[in-house]
Amino acid sequence: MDRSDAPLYFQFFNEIGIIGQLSRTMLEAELPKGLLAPHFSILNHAVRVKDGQTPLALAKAFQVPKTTMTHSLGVLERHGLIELKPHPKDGRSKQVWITPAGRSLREGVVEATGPAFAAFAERFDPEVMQDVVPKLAEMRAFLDAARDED
Amino acid sequence: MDRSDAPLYFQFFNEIGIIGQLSRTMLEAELPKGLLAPHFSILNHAVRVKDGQTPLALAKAFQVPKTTMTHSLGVLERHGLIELKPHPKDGRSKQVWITPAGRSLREGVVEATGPAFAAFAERFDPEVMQDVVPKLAEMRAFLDAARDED
DNA sequence: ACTACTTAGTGCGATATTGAACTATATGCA
DNA sequence: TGCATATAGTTCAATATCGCACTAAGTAGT
Repeated sequence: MDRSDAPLYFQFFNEIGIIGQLSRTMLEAELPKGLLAPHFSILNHAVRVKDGQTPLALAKAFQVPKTTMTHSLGVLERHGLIELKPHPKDGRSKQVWITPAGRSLREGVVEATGPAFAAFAERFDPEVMQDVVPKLAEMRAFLDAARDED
Repeated sequence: MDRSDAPLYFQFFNEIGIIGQLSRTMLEAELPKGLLAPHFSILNHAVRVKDGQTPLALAKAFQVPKTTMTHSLGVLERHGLIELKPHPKDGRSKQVWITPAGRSLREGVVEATGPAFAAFAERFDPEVMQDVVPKLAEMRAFLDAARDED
């Protein structure tokens, strides 16, 4: 890396951080009281990616410590949005299943955030995203792998 | 936005969130105990962008509530890394100045994170970044503006 | 089967984040 | 000037995050 390129890389992580912060705040504006972005992400993951995951798998998927996941799952369970069942194959583990209430809440939030998404999509068309998103995915994969090496 | 494009936009914010999380964790691995990423960001901002800013300006720059900034500045001040002085023009306000200790700590962290940055730069060369970063900056600006409209 | 090691999840304490309410100061306007 | 309103920052309480230490359960080598 040439010395003069450093600010570019620095700005990259800076922009990433701010976009993350902004989108998080925008999402939370649409969530019912008592729920924050990480809670919603878990519900969303259950619907979009895979239901019945273990807490540890979720912690890895979201890159948070497992203690944080324990806490978040507790909140969702108290709200009746997920169910924690014993894992059928592993006595140490559990499975996280979304409840009908969880599904319905998630659906409502998706609808509520629709206009904001649409406005963003109007300004940045799919061609731009098709260019940028795969690169971000590569970068994410690279950083993820670098972390595992320690 | 065509219905089929939605996942692309969704994935964008997802990747952003995970990269943010990963880079934050990697940075914090190089910070002395008691300091976290937001603290470092403030020191870095003072060196790279502008010293002597008001707490509110910093809160806006980092997109956090001002109460969060009050807290973070308190931590930095207790560590002797910044100084809070009364604002010369506005009796309600303050100015945040980095101390020599703050500068030196920031310098050390920049050096410590050098190798990780270099590895990233080796994998993703400046051409890619020059393509991606301005787009991210535009998106950040768009989201920032959308937020102000409320 | 026994033992050593690994893995999944939890309890707890320290710190971070944030909204609501508050104080002090500044500004706009009659 | 005087008063209403706006702004900068803090305090406080509720919740989130996370490292450390722990328990329970699985796994591998003997």
